[in-house]
Amino acid sequence: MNKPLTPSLLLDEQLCFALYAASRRMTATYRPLLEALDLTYPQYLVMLVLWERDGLTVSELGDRLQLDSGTLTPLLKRLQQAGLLGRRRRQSDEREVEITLTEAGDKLRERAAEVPRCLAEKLCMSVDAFTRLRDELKNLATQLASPTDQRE
Amino acid sequence: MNKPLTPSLLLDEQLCFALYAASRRMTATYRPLLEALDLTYPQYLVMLVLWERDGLTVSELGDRLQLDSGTLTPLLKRLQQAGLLGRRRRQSDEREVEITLTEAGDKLRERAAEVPRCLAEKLCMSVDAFTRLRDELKNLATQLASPTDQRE
DNA sequence: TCAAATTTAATTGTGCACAATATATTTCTT
DNA sequence: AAGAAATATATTGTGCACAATTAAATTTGA
Repeated sequence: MNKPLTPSLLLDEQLCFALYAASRRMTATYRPLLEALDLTYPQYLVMLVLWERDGLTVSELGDRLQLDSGTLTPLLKRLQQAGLLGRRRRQSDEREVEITLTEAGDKLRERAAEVPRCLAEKLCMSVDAFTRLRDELKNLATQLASPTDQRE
Repeated sequence: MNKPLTPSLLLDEQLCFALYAASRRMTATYRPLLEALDLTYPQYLVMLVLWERDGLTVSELGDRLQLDSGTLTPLLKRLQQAGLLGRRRRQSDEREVEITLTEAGDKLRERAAEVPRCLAEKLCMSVDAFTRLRDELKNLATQLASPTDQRE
């Protein structure tokens, strides 16, 4: 038994690499499913948020997905171009940009319902294992949250 | 108890988002540590591989990290520019490009030894929990490996 | 033997991530 | 009410990821 009390530099022992590789592999698994909806994976995440609650601002979307305007602004412009959402300044506060689904954007939800179903098949995990792993990852992310961005 | 026998479209229930968010958070945690070494996170991964075994080709590196030449070629050129490695065609097979550490690249390993140590602190996980999560992620990645890229 | 198929990197193009900065709007302070 | 500080989004620039294509070297197989 060689437990790494001394943290090692071996790639295969790194949690970070297992996480990075699994995340990219997961995205790659979604890719063909999302291609059918003409969405990239981050675009799909934005749509998930909007399907839950429409009319959010860019920063509210950013809070939810942990992405900043540098990522979201061009992504949202592409979704607008695709006719899935609209962007307009709020009249109550002209600094904010409110994102609202178009009818096409709303309707896409039905076709998207297939996606988690297809993925569940590929995963071959029990609901419990799924839930446990997901929640462990959430805890990990919380643990790694930088002291400068505590939840208020 | 509302177990999602019907896979849901709620962001917080997605394994994929927990994975994606945790992976980005992990990279963000490495960032300040690697900045001190003048490395990005993917560059650090390449260095980990080379510190284990020098003189690999671009595709051998790619096999290890699951990255293709479209990602690796420019990344390796930047590491070469930084003086950490050399790239040259193999004379035994001129198609292959062999990557070898420079003395500076080899020496960086000592300073890099701090990195996993610093991270272990932030994680506050038992060795067992660490190992278990890492191996679960490896299994997940294997499970998601597309049928077209089976291990031979 | 030599043309076709295969293999290896590099190149091109798109779309994230994210830091740093800019711009516009609103709120705070006096 | 005027200027300063704070807030929200957009812009710019760098570096991945990854698909698709290209180019060059090697292997293959009639």
